[in-house]
Amino acid sequence: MRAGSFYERVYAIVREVPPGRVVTYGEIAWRAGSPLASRATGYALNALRWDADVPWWRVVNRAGRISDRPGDGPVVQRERLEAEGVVFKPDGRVDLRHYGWDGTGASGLGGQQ
DNA sequence: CTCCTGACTAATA
DNA sequence: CTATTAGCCAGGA
Repeated sequence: MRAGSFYERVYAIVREVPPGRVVTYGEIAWRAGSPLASRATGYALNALRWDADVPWWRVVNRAGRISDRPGDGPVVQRERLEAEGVVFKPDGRVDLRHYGWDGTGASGLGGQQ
């Protein structure tokens, strides 16, 4: 794609995430070309609308948890993911080992850091 | 132009 | 597990 901005890359990558799977900010940043630009990744998603043509709800932080987003976003995100078959743990986390895009949890997640 | 903030991550203590 | 530091990209003051 080579879009003009980091944003377009992030959006394109998120659109490639299949249903029932989740992806971390770091994974997106890594695929976008800057492994350390995870912060900009979150900023890009923050600029998205709730009805954007991008499955932003499949994007979670490295702990497999929904980030501290404003408004009622977290609730909507969890409901959408559960509707796609993603199961949340009692602590509100998802098993990236199983639901991760690469099945390994991006760059290698073992539960927490 | 510079400075600060932000849906983050990794390394270190 | 938590707390702190440094790094990335983009936008607003």
